[in-house]
Amino acid sequence: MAIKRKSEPFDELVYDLTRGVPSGLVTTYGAVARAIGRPGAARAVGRVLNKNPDLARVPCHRVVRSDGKVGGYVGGIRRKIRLLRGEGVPVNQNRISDFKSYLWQP
DNA sequence: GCTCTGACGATTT
DNA sequence: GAAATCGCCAGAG
Repeated sequence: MAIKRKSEPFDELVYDLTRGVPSGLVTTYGAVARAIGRPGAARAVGRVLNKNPDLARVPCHRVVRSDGKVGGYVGGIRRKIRLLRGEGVPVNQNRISDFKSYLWQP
């Protein structure tokens, strides 16, 4: 079975990408969408993360918008910001300072 | 198979 | 810089 691709649901790919984000860095929905081979599917990526079955398994709080805004989070945006700050990412009013410097690219 | 929704993106005003 | 508008993709009803 050397051939194996696209057999995995969109969700699995998104989770795997998000799982690869190191602590202290963040990525964007668009970057994830592009990494899985579906550029422009940023919306779909966000939808998948919202269905995230296990927050401890997938650090979805490290995924932010392309503008540097944190976006949203299950349980409250406030919670996401708190987590990011705890990892060393400076957040200002739902926005990340120099977020491009903390941006992690696959 | 169509319609609606959504943790988005980029552009324009 | 913020708000409004259009466009794109995937899942659920």
